Amino acid sequence: MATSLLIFEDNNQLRQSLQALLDDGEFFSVKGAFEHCLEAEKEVLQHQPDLVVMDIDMPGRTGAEALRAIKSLRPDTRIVIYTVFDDDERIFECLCSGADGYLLKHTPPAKLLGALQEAMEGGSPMSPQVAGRVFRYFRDQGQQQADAYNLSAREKEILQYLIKGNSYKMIAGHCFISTDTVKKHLQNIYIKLHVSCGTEAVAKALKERLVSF
Amino acid sequence: MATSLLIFEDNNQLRQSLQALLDDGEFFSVKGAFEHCLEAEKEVLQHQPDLVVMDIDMPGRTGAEALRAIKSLRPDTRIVIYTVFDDDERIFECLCSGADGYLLKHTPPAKLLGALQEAMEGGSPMSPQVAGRVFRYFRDQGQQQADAYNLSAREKEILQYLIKGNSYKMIAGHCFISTDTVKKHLQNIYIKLHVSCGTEAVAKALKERLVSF
DNA sequence: TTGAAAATCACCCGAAAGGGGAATTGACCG
DNA sequence: CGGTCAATTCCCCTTTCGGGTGATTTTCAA
Repeated sequence: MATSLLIFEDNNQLRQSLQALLDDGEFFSVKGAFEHCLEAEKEVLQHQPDLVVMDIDMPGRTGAEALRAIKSLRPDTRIVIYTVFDDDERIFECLCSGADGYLLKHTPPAKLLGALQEAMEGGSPMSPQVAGRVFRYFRDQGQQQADAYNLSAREKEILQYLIKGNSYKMIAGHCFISTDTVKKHLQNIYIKLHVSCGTEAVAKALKERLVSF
Repeated sequence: MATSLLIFEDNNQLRQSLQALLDDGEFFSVKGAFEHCLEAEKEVLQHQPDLVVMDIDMPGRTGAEALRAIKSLRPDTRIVIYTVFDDDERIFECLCSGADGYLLKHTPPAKLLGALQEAMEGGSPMSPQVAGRVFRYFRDQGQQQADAYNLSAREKEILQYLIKGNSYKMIAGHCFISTDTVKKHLQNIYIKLHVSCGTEAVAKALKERLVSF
């Protein structure tokens, strides 16, 4: 059974190329190709596609808006963004809106086909450049100043164990020190983090990403 | 000029296969292949590789730890994770630690080679399954599905207070109920979340975004 | 209307958490 | 060399946490 799909792409030439490429009669069957997504909901309900290939920048309504509309109508519809834009703002908007893939338009046809198949198998294809943005996002979140609170290496280690749900006694076992020492370290940690108890410390550490998850 | 690389992989057979595959004398030149990453810093300084292929689960020291160590020594070294693990925790730990790619071990050889080349061209190759986790992470940012654990409205409210660092007594004051009732609610919450204490519950709630930050 | 959750409160009790103070060791620094 | 600081241990002590048991009321859907 071929994957039924809809295309939303405002560039006429590209839309027709896409349609020709994807309507191969074997893996994919193009049920419709539109130059705007103003009536995306109607078209999705009418054709009940398995997959939607969506440009972002289209007249009247952005692909991200249509994406959200389609996902709230038929959450299981797979939606892959296909665009020239690789800026953080557009990427993260689409990711947060529930896109299942994000491919750049310079993707060669063979890879495009492979990527769309991966999308149908539950994977989330992403162009390496786009993935790079995502990696950078996490890296920048992760390695911000954990030293802002001046925690020593030992204190960070003990905080890490606390976050895993360990009791004083368990932490002591892991670190091969006495529970009193653990308690003293945690007292110092609480002072440095300006909190008053373990749960608050865990919350603060996770919120501000003082430790890796 | 071939890309010089180091391999860290504890499975002997796989390490040798990788070495044979990657040491093609054309695009890649394997400068070393090690079964643990205990001395990763030394080996990286000695060989000055362009690229490191790193397993996660290795005896003595995880790949994520070595990753951080290498990145702080030579930030421009490209590091691609190569592992069987596709759980959120490991993926996000590596992403936050500055990985430049995350490939699963079932990646076919041809794709592996392509992915490593992409990594050297500034891209960040990611297996579609891994990308799926990342997409899900972003999607869940916007709409939180707190009902996964079947918490009642009151329980969510009390969990929220706990995360703010409130004691049983303080929560009781906020909610105008007795501390015994607070305790009962928290007991039920712990059972539902499959945790055994407050800190663990806070950690789980924040990690899985059961509550708003 | 009846029954199942949810929410509420109470009591007992042991374990854990956390505050305060005091002291030792070792490393690093000027 | 002495001073500082992180790491460590131990003591005191009180409060809080959390398990267990049992009970009442409220709410909501079948």
